[in-house]
Amino acid sequence: MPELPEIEIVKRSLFKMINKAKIIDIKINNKNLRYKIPGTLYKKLINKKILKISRRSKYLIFHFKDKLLLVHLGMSGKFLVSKKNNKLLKTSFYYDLNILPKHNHIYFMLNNNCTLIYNDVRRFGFFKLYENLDLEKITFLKKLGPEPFSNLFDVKYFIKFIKNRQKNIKNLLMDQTFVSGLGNIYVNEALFLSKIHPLKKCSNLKRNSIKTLIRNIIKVLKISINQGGSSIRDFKNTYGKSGNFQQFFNVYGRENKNCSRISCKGKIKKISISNRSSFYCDHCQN
DNA sequence: AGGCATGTTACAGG
DNA sequence: ACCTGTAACATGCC
Repeated sequence: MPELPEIEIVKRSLFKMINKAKIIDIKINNKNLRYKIPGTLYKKLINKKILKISRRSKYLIFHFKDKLLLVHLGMSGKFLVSKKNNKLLKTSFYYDLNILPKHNHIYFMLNNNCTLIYNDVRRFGFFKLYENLDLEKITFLKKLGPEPFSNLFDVKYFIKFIKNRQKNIKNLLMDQTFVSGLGNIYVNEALFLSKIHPLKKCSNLKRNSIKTLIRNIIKVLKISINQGGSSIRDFKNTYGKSGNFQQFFNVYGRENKNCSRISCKGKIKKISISNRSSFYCDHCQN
């Protein structure tokens, strides 16, 4: 669940459930995530109040007084909130319910009768704790390009960045130093909406295509956030059900299917670009 | 059994 | 320096 919209949904639901809560106990089952969980985590965060939860790109940031906890969910990281009745509440949109307790790596017991659980099957996620450090100084965040929704991500920036670059557009959009928060799904979807072939050399894009592409990146992310948001708002109705965003996929995972554009007779093709699956319509993305 | 998976990083080689 | 492909990380699902 790891691209910008999913992280945004996690952030919003965490905010609703645990913002301003105080951590009263921490249990660490497995320190071996992508990076070792700092041994000081317990000591530093106990009795600390969560002042704010924010997102930068695919990173979540828990704000404490003079401390920041940076979290990346990797490929399979999930936050769950368990209430005192012990029923697991979903705080993000999982597309299945195969959440095994054996992959619960960290428990944060809170003073609001909730326990925040970090569950991560593949353990590519990580936690880093920073003290007395501004957000802008965090190495992981420093190298990130602009947020897709930011004013900084505009045609001018785009054109300047691709000058003298030979990359294909798929890899450019996957490059977090160019624009941050996109991943394989939304890059594929945005390129489809923009009728751009994923292997197109970015420096060959016309100004108008770039404009369209920027607009569609923002559009697909927003639609997804709206869908995820609506599926999470009333989690009882959606508990155990697929996230709504999947129904908006035009190309991702749709190999050999017909193009969803009514007027298009094309088929969705799958190719590998830099070892990642790329899906595109062989007719309208030429 | 082997390939694939929403992410990131390191490395080799062009 | 830039770009691409490959592998690695760990686990589960076709």
